[in-house]
Amino acid sequence: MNRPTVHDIAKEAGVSLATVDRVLNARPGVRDKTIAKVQDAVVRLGYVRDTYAANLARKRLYRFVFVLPEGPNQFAASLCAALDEAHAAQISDRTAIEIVRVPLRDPHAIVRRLRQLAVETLDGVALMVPETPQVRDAVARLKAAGVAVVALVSDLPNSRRDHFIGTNSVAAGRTAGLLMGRFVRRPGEVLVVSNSMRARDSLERRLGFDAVISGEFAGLRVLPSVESFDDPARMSAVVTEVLARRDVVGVYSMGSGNTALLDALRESGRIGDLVSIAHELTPTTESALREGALAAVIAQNVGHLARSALRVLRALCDGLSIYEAQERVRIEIILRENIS
Amino acid sequence: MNRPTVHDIAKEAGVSLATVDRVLNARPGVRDKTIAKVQDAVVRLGYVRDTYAANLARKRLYRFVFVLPEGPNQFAASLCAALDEAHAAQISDRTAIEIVRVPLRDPHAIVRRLRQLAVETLDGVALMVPETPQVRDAVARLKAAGVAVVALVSDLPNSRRDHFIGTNSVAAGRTAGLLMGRFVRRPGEVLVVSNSMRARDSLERRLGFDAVISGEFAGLRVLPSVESFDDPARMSAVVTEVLARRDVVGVYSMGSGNTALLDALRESGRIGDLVSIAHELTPTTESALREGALAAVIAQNVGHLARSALRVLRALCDGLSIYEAQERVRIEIILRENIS
DNA sequence: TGGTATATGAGGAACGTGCCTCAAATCAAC
DNA sequence: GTTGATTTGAGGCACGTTCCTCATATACCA
Repeated sequence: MNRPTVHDIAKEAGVSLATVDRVLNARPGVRDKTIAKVQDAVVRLGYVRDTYAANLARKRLYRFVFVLPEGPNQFAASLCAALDEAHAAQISDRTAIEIVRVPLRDPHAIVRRLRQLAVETLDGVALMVPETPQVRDAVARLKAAGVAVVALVSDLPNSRRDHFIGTNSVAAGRTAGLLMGRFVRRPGEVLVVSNSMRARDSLERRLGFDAVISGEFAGLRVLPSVESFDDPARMSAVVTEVLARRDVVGVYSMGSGNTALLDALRESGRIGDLVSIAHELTPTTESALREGALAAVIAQNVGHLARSALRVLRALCDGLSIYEAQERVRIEIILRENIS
Repeated sequence: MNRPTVHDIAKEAGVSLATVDRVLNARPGVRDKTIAKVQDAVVRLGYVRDTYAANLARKRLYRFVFVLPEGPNQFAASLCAALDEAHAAQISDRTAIEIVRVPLRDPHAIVRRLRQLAVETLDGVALMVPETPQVRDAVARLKAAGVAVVALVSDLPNSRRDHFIGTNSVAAGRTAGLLMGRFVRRPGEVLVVSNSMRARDSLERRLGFDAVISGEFAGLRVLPSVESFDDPARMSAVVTEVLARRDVVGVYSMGSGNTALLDALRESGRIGDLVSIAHELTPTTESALREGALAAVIAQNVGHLARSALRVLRALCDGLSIYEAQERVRIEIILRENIS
């Protein structure tokens, strides 16, 4: 038996095609009793709208905007590349993508840019920005205009976003903590570096990391987080100083800025006996893994993030349910031997 | 500018729609010169066929068969479930799936079952079976009948299969080896168990595992593989004996049969001080991870395998190029903290 | 040059859906 | 029972493609 079509529904419900169409597309001018008849037939026959045929008929075009951090952010760059690739590969998907880069450090600039988006000509937005009250307002404005909104990589839990695509930062931090505890071979201190602890992600990763280390690895002491504020010189100075004065056995890098960190570690000559763990697979961290400068990388797959965001945005636009199993982004552990 | 259609191609090439159609679908009755004109226009305009519209017009139905191991194989069971789920979620995809279970231990039965497949009513086959000469012949027969064939989980490199969907077993073994070496805290011996070393996967995993351990972890000695042949009693007896007589610090389970192995380990009372690593995330291994009986699981995502197989089979049927980045199955490392 | 085989053009129906119009049927209120 | 509004039906065109048929144009060979 083939999939039922609108024609089958019309026959089953004893109404005309036009009425079925009115009901399915929630157009006015149908009595409640008739609506019920049609919906009944839909359920009985297990009708599922053929989205492709529907999109063909209505010449649908999904117009999405991705808002990503600007600046020398390797992770954002690879996310961009993944987005382009996913877009090119799904050429038949009637989707137009625009990528907007914003300065992460300047919440007002972000919001200004978000306000410039022409909501009338927009179906969905994916946001990778820190949560601030202004961003929450901007999200509310987008939602009010009927635009689908997903948070990407870093969640906006208190906003009206429809969906979050990314990993649980606390769990990622716990995973890093467990690896650190098992990899390190003698008691000592763990240096934790981050761009800025104002970022929710860093806070949550630290939380998870500390919980596992203090709960299960009594021999390790986690030092207060060192912030680099995207300044390589600062990173270098602080790391060198801490390594000289404390008994460091492990380094946990929670944010970007790994190039500067790794340079500092190499200069210290301590690479061999330190266990270093960082986040996100980029050219820098990948070569550090191969070289042995990093013991592990905790990552999320950018290709998956990109494809997931596109699929979820489309599903939201169509009012379809989201296939959770496929959209769950996993916390990946990358070692030298399983780099993609 | 919108995507070009066949009409645009016809106009650009200065021919009729019918001729464009004949060229695009490789139908006879077109002069070489005209073919070239059309193909030229295709390139110039960057035409890409709208697969959905094409499938709609030709009422296409993809008919696929998945050949999976029968018996109490938890991995195969979860792969089945993932397949059902992927299929249900992609309801609009005009795909009919049949799952055939075969006894892995009996190559002749496998081939007999493969011969029964009605190739005329078949578009693609995904095979998760060991490579034997008979299987190779069966693959050749399928290919000769114009059926797309992909190897699933375990490759058939010397057959005519179109594609392999799964991970590199040597790299998976290397990953296990690296984890084992870094997790174990004192010199000693590593017990390796497997269903049967005749399986290519087990051989390759062992190869990778040994290479890393002997190359980088001088304090560890890997014992000869113990085979269980799917017999829980045998597994229990052998493991108990080895644990009693040797100085085992780690256990590496290369195949299925983890339930019996874990029971034996629990009975030995050595769970706490052994580092155990197994393959594939199943209810058994997942609860062992949570409980601490397994330190790590090396896995491939069954959902990804299922979706990938479906996408690749469809692409092969349509003669489309395959989106390698999306289809690459990663070697996942699962610890207690990043289970799904 | 005529005859024949081959190439090409023109057009239409179909796939499942959306969206439109116009007429007909039904309903509620008077 | 008439009026007027609301609901429903019938049908058509469109989307981009496939796959027909039939008529015409072109090339090739004798």
